[in-house]
Amino acid sequence: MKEFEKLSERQRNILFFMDHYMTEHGFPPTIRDIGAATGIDSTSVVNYNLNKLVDAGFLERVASKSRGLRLIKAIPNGRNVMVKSTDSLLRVPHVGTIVAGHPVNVEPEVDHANAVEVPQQWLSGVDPKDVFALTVHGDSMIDAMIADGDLVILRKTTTARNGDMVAVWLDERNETTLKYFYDEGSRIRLQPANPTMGPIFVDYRHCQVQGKVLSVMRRLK
Amino acid sequence: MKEFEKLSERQRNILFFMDHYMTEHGFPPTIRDIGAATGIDSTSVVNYNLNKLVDAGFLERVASKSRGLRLIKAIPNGRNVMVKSTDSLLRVPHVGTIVAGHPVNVEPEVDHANAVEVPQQWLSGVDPKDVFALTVHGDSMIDAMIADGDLVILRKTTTARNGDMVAVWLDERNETTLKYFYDEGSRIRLQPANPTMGPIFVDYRHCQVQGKVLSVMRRLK
DNA sequence: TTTGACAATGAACTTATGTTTGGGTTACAA
DNA sequence: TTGTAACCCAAACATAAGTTCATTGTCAAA
Repeated sequence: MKEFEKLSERQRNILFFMDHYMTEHGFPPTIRDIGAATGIDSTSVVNYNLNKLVDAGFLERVASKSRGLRLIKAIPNGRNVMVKSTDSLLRVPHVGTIVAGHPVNVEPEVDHANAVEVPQQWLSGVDPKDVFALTVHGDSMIDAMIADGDLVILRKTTTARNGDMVAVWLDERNETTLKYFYDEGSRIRLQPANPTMGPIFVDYRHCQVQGKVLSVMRRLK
Repeated sequence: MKEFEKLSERQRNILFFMDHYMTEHGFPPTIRDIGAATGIDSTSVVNYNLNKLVDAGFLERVASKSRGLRLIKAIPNGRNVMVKSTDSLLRVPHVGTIVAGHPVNVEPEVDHANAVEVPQQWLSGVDPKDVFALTVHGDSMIDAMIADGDLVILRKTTTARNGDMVAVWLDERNETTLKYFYDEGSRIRLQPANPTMGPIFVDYRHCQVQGKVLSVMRRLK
């Protein structure tokens, strides 16, 4: 990594030590820890080099917080534990399939065996408690750019904001569908994700939001 | 998890907050942080409960060190279980965007800063070394059921088997596209993922496979 | 040689943060 | 009642740990 080579030896040592210390302890070292490990006996020098590393994009610092350090770039031969531990996998219950003609059951029997692992970053910071997953069955969601077999991650909710992609139950049409949601006052506009297709309009009384779509994941064979 | 249920509500909240704070900041919270987040306004009470959590085997503490905390057990989260996993999450280099009219550069400068984290299960057992990610720009892949902003995970390859979804460079059309690949001997048939659309046929000499699509991930706002 | 940017120093300083103390409440058993 | 255990509280305390500053060394450009 070219960028890495441009750092001073001290700075590289600091990064190595950071990485090592994190794996060892689960939290970042102090300035004095770093100094002791890299042979720098002035905290200000460590501080100076830490700021250099921030400038170079290798670190993040939170001012005036003890151990307010974070590795944000992989380093050669590093274990990158920091980077990885910032993003945990979440086991999201897989509660079934979504098929046109059937409402989605959003109060599922908890079945941990049927769980999907999702990187937390794909949940947009939503409380994991409210998250569930569905597999789309059939081609009924094609106008939402969602194919047969796709996994849809949703947040359980009964309300939506304009622009959200939601799973809605349309009792007039007797189907569940995934569309972008727009409240136009007198009616709800449901816009397909595929821009070549037109919207449908429904009365809000016939439009029950079941969940907000957070992400869609498709696994090819 | 039975052990978890035996904890007091405060103690469970502390664990939830710890977990949340760690993912958010990359380092553990202070006693006062925990207190503020869980409605405990005495540091000694937080301290008391932290020690209880150590006894129960959920935490490790390092005495007299600031933020000397470490979660050592997965926490059930209502019906979701957090998995602190380092090896089932892979960092895949994100090498750019795929846009109609431009070939994909599959020999990228590896920049670990621009990496996406993907659960290993979504890589279908492919050697992680060969995996890279692209963001799709524009609506040119709509016939492949892939929308603007989608993240596509690919395996670097120049060959494909029938039925694979591949990224191909079509020099006659001067574009890169994602299609299902079928070698029909005399020609290559490229089938859009959207079953309502028809295939295109090209000579194999004008069809350069750049990668096989492993999965597609879409993150909604 | 002078200049200036960069790097290093160590001590003083400030504040962030863990620990202790002395005292409370509640529930329950003896 | 008394005692005890588990839990909770506020404030005082001690120290862990980040920041600042005046000064010095290094080295290349002017």
